[in-house]
Amino acid sequence: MNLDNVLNEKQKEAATYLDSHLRIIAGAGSGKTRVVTYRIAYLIENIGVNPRNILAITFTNKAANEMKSRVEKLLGSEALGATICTIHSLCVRVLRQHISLLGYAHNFVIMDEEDMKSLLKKLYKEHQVDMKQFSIKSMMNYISSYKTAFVTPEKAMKLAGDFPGEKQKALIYGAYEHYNKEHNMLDFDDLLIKTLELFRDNPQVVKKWSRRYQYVHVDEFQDVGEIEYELIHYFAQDSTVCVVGDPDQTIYSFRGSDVNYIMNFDKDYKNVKTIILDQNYRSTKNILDISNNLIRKNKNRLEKDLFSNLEDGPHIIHFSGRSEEAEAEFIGDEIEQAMNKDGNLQYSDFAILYRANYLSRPIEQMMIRKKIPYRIFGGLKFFNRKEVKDALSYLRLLVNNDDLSFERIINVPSRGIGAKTLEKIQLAAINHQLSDYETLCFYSDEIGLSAKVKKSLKLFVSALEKARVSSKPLEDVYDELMKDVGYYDMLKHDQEDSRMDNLMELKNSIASYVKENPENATLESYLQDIALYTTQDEGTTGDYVSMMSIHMAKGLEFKNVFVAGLSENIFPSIRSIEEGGDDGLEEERRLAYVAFTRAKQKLYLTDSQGFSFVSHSPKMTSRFVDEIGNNHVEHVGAKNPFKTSTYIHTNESIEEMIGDNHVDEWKVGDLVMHDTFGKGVVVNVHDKTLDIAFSVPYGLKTLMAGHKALKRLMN
DNA sequence: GTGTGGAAATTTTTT
DNA sequence: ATTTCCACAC
Repeated sequence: MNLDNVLNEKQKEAATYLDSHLRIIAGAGSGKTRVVTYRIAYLIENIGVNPRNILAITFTNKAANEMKSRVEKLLGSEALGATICTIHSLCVRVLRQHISLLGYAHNFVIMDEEDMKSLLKKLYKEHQVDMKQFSIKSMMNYISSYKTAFVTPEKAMKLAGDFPGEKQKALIYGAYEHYNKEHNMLDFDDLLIKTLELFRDNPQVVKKWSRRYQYVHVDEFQDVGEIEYELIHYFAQDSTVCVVGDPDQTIYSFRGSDVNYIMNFDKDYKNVKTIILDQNYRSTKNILDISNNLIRKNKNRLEKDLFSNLEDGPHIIHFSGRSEEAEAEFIGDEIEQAMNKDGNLQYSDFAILYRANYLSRPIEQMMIRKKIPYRIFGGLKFFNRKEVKDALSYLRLLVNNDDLSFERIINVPSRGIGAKTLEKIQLAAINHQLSDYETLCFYSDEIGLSAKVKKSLKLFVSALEKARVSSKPLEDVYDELMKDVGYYDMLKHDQEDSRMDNLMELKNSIASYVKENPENATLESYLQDIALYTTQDEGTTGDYVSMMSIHMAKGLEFKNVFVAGLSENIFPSIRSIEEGGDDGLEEERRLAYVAFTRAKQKLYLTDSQGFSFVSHSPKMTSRFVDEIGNNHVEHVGAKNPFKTSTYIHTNESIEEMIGDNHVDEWKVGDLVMHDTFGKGVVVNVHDKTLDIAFSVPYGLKTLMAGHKALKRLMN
């Protein structure tokens, strides 16, 4: 393979350097993935490395698939022997082989977020914890952050001291861990933590894996956290390591990622060569300019400006709509117009990115109305669909006699089992020290059920037992089970055709899994595999507009990019600022930087006016729209009465913000500070009075314009 | 005890 | 869009 025509000098050096460990600091659009894929191809084709000995770790499934298909394009099926996956699925591979060393059974079940939620709900009830006291969400955060910091429930209890609330949280945490261990279940954090435990205590296992992987690559290295870092260290013990990352694109701090691991990489690994790629091949000069302007606002940062030899390109368009619908309408109109003007343009040249998945709703409605083909990535994932989760619960019940699954589907479809009957079964299960399902199988006579209930449960059990002993192909076992338990009939009766389609798609998924793994396809290995499979990548070929969160868009590029929902408090997210202060804000800014640098040709920034129920205040254009500067930017659409250039800094004191105290002329949009009501925005100017919108609980007030309690804030 | 229909509430980001 | 809660019917 000759790399001369496909890579520049620096890229080529990065792809072929093998004398020591390698750190590549690569800016957005500098050909990062390109370098890694060519490096893998070079190792296999020019050096003669066995693909089996190559490992590439990515951060998301989407990135793994992208890299896999690119390597395959270069080398054909020869490349398939290389391990290219997320760190989570790598850990699943390890655990599948060795988890018995930790006292788990090989048929462990992986819990996703839904499962975690329903388990916590159950534990809340058991321990009589009020959901309003601490939300399930916050509990999930608590558990995950303690777990990943290696704080055991016992330690958490000590840390709680005499605070009853904290003690209760620690108690739930302990119950959660106990339950999982008891029931052979692992959550996402466990996948990494248990693998780490395994490695720490079993050098022979480490040897096995580190010998296999002689060339280790880690993409998005700026996003690794302590646990990932340590795991990589084990995997890479006997290998040449190549890490790639961009400190300006650190966007997973909420998950424990720490940019210092890439900064200090040369201190932990001896003999590290560093190559910096700062030429951007993706975006026009204008796009790069405004992105550089933005990221320069971050104080905690290594100076690094990207340059491009591409043309200036069109202006960046900022559109402000009167409503979310108007914002969506603008996006749709622009796509239609561009498509009409340029016959070579395809829908797949467009992407719509947003800060949070829920922001896709109004845009999706517009796309449907305008009949523009689109695809939403993330958010409503296939395997998270209600009916798919139900079906998987039936399968999990077969594999693991799993109580959570049992409770989920015991009355779906309805079998006349309500809360009371379930309680009876659970009580008997505790007495017999068995799972709910086993109790039902062996002791159905003791539970005290009515004849009618008993009969319908007998049907349920016999359907499952028939599936258990069936020797048919897995997809048929699934199909018959769903038919026998009456799930299909229920959907038919309710005329839920699209749900039925999803269940058929699931059957497809099982069938193709069996085809791909003819030797060892079991129900449990299938379930473990799909637990990590979150994107619906099957058959993604086609012409459609991509819609996804910015986090999902990392590493991708599109000709035309819309970044929607650019409202203060939404993006930057109020939560990030509240939780992380200035660091949180800087991470939001990096996220905006990632979003803007996805665009090759044309970048649109959109926001909308109205009232935000997230921040309980009128929506204002995001500060990020100001921070990109005014060169090459065109503002169109409705003029936002809540001026685009005013936002409330987090790092300035009130005194700094107070401006002229003796103002005669007020304008709609002026920001004010009131001694009692706090910050507000002028929405109407009358002769002597002003209508001012304050944040909750005060709301709209009419006040004397010249009153001393009222001060205008400086812009 | 269980089923049902309608109103109300809820949404950061990923594995 | 889905879940949760509640009142009321069977």
